[in-house]
Amino acid sequence: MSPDPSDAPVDMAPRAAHMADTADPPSTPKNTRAVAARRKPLAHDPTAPGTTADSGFDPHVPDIDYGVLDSLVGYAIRRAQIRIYEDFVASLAQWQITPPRFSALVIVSRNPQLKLTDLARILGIARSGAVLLVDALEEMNLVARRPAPGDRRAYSLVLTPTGKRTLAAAKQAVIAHDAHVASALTAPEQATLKALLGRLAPPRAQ
Amino acid sequence: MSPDPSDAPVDMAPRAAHMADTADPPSTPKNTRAVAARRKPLAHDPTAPGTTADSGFDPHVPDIDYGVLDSLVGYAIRRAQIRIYEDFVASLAQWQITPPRFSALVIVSRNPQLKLTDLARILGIARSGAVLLVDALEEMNLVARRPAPGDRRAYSLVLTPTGKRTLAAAKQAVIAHDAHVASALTAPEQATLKALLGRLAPPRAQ
DNA sequence: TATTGTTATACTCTATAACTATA
DNA sequence: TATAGTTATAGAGTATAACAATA
Repeated sequence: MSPDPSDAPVDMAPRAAHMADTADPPSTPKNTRAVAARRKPLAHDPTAPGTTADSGFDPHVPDIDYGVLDSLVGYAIRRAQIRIYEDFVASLAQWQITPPRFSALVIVSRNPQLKLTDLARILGIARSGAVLLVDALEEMNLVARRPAPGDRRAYSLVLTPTGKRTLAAAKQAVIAHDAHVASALTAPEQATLKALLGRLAPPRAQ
Repeated sequence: MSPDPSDAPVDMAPRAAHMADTADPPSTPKNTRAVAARRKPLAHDPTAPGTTADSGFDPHVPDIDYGVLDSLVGYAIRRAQIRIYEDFVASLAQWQITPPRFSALVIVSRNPQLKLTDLARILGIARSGAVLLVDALEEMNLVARRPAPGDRRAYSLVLTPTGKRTLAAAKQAVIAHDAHVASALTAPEQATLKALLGRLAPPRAQ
């Protein structure tokens, strides 16, 4: 259901008092017009006391008739995703890392010589979206654009030293988050769940 | 992962040549300043030939190392959701009905006397978001605001005749979509999947 | 005081289209 | 011609905050 393929909105924490160290050597954007004035990250602070969005999503409000929604596999996934998203965001709020940002950091860390176009295809977003995503990560000093060997049009994406440290910490938080999310299931049940999910939504027969 | 709690973006079809009949009696917004100039629905047409976004999301691109992502229950759900969302949007493009709009129509149809605040709580969104959602559905002539008996501040949401017919047709399309999405699973497997999903993300222990 | 609906504003994420530099 | 990155523009969806009308 939810495109969340994208993910949900919800702002996240400001903070960012961490990672203020090693000014990684600036990337070399010899590609196009001087990388001037890139967007600025977040703004609001959901962790501040008194915030309204207290995460309380009730997947099944009492006395409400959900009709056909209760019979759909797609809606069951949507419900689960809303809950998981809330917990994910809360877990990574202190680093201002959203689901797509986390995915991008992991992919970049594991795949050398990754180009923006590759990242877009892997994440299932448009190239222009990958540019904005990388802009944000670069401004947060987590990722850098390096000249791609053999192709002066492209960049090779790399994690900065700060990016590596931040990813290492965030990864632990995500692993803990995921363990909590699936804590009500046994290991075999978790394996079954992932296997069943992997068999959903086969390509359209046309 | 994806907040998709929200749902994904992706525009949908324009069309809407259908539903041009019975001008349901206008609702009676005696509440606040004259409902003037509500937003206008969609715009672009994804069904038009030549569109770039050809739905091709590959949940596992060859030769790419997904690292920790492959071990997360949350990412498995995200992958499934992206695929499902694409199929859902394609299935309902002709009516310009997105996941949240479909959910709202179903909830309104099954629960008389539903107020905007109720809808927001059920869908897990802010009240202001419910206003925008209902604005769009009202402009599409699918939903109407009626005076709420006993509370002059509130509205009771109802489907218009067009809304009832459109929902009936869209519901059949969604049921077919969901059947396709889960077509690779047996009935018992589908039941198992829904049961396991329902046990995910228990409330934070705090 | 609290609740309902609303508006103003802002932000994330995504998309299409057109453009530059390079292949 | 085709590809990589970019920019401009747009729109859905969501959020917080403040406000009027009503409870």
